[in-house]
Amino acid sequence: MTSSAARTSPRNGAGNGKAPRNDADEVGLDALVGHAGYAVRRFQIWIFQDFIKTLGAVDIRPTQYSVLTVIGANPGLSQMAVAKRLGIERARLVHLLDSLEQRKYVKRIKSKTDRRSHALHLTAQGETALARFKHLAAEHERNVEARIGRENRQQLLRILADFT
Amino acid sequence: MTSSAARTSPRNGAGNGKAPRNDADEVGLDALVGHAGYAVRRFQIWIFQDFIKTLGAVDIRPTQYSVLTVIGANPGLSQMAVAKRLGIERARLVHLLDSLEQRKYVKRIKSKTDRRSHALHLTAQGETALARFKHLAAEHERNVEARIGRENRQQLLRILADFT
DNA sequence: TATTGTTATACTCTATAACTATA
DNA sequence: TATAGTTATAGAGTATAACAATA
Repeated sequence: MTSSAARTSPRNGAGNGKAPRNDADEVGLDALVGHAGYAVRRFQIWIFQDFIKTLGAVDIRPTQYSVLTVIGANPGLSQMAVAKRLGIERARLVHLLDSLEQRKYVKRIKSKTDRRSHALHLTAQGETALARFKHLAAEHERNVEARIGRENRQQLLRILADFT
Repeated sequence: MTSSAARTSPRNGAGNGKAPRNDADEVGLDALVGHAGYAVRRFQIWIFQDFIKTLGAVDIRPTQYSVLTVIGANPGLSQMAVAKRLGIERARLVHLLDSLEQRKYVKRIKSKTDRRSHALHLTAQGETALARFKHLAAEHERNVEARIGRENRQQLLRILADFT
């Protein structure tokens, strides 16, 4: 929400001497403009908030969605493999899976070949639900497109392709 | 760190029937590829980690840097104004400023005009330190450029300009 | 009444370490 | 000895609510 605030007067610091206004809408950022990290962080906040809102009716957050998607595309995966792939701590994945298993979207099945590990699968209910989630996620993606433009979204995906 | 893992074989799920390999480097993402939010999140993690590492010697994190930069460019700002501008909760800014004040980078000066509020200023030491931080931040920015390319970084800044 | 700074609480996420059962 | 899953703890970060002083 914060990042969608009006952004009309880009800057005012640096060159104008002193005693700046105490008005939030007139605050200059200076060196922050030109920092990729700052822009990316603000955008990431916006995009996650839109995702959470768009999938609010089904109560699915970005990380939960990514876990379901990866399991759906790679049934039988171990917890370690999912954690590694998504860059999630395995300790945290335990709790994420506890929740998804409680909601009957995911099953942990004891592996026959390595009795330490679990093979992860979607339940039938999980498959159905994921289809709906994907539909809503596509709607979210259209929101992104509406916010930054079709061309810009394409370029963004291209630029960041090898971070996925 | 996780996001810099080898990314050679893009996918393998969806079309190949069943019983996929249990090997983390071969896990397909499917629907996750094509989600701007996922790419942006992974990139943001990488970029923040590089920032933290590059400014590790001076022990300054991205949020601390943004607070110092905004105060440096707009001396006399109130806490509310800084919080609003950076999208930080004012409750959280209190603790951030406590830490920066303890380290002698920032002063809280009672406002004469509105005795509820504090006018924020860098100390002389804060000014000197910030100059060094900016130098290191520029080094970080060059790391970003090296990672995604000069052209791509420019485009990214252009695309996300109105989120800053 | 509303706002500024503050304190406090709760929940999410990240980072570790340690434990167990297996390998 | 190393690894998979689990449990626990501590630190950021976010979201709220409430309070005192002041407007």
